[in-house]
Amino acid sequence: MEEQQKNKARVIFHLDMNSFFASVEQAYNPSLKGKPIAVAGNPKERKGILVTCSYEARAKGVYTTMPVWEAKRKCPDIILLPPNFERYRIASRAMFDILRTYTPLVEPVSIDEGYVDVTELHEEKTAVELAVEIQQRVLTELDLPCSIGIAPNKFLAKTASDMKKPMGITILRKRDIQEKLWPREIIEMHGIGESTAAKLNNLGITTIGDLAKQTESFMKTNVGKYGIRLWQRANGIDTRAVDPQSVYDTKSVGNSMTLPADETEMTELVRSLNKLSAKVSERLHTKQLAGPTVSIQIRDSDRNNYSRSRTLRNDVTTKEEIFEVAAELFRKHWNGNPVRLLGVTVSNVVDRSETVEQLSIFNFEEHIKDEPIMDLMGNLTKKFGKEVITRGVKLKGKPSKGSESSFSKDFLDDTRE
DNA sequence: TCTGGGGTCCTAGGACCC
DNA sequence: TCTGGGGTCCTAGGACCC
Repeated sequence: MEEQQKNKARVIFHLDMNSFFASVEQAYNPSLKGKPIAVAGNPKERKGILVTCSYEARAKGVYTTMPVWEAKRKCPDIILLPPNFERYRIASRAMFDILRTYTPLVEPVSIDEGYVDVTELHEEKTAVELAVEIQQRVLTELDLPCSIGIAPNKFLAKTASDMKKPMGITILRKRDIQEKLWPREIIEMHGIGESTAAKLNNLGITTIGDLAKQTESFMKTNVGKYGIRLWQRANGIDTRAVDPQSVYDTKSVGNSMTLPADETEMTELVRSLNKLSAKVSERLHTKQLAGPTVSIQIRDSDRNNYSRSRTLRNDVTTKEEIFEVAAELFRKHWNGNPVRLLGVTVSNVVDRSETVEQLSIFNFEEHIKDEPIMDLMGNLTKKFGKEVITRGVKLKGKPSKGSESSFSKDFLDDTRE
């Protein structure tokens, strides 16, 4: 009986919001629908890039991560918007809440995508009917488009959701991989970037099918442990479970910034480290986390990166503690080249108290009070109003000004898309 | 006039311990 | 005379993802 349970084929959904930030802006302001728009980090600052762009912009050759100046050249009528992270967080939460009305087996991966294990769920409906229903609910309740991949494991579900955008529903069964997965270029594969693609190309592997047809030991020898995993994925093997807890399991908290100009003045650089340390400290406090390891990241004017770290005997949280180590590391290890970017990170973090969830909900309530954004989607006001009443807990002390959401992981408090 | 900022995981070598 | 071997922690760097 149990054995049977174990061997039962799983049904995993991967839901991926389509050009999420841009779609949220269009939902909020429908006059933007049908127009080429993009959300850009900060259009005023140097080195600004597009965080997301609408399909209308993509049609003009604009893509995510493109520098702002280039996007303007390609598409002169592009509408550039500053990011409104609160809006995205609220929309994200609403989306995940819709998923959780079906099952608790929901694993957020980033602000705009997640896995759902629906194995036990589609007894009455087929998996496709269920996917259609979820997609329609996200569209009608939130005014946001998404794509859903349906497969027996995470890797294939992720791959499937990517195959049809926007508003796609794609099934990728094990028996489909030869036809649908193997012809694709190796660089298309999730988990393979430029570097590994180049390495595999040198080995004569150019498609996912080429990879799948290698022997396991060949991959182990030439690519290492990671090679085996890639080989398994290419053959449709992936036993990772959908883990709703993983989102609460933060390992590190860091902030970094590209400086207004390449900098050589020690006093200026130390000032920046101080600012970054304060930000990290504030976020650690909001999340009730602390960790023993402080590291700094330096990118110089030639874009060379290096990092230095130090592990202390005790966990740190205050900006003074963090700054002291960061400044020491910087003074000791800076090679003197002009600095383009600085970062400060605290890692190996652990929970400091049991109040993480409550604290963050308190912050959430703050947002609802002072943001008119709830007009965006009428349902959300009720939804989150109710949420706060049923789950909110009175806390002593002032909530931090920061904008953390109830997820510990950072993708709900920053720029990731 | 180039290429952000938030993360995770992995590897390799050295220190140290038993 | 020849210098084991395994485990763990730490640091630095690289690859990848959204």
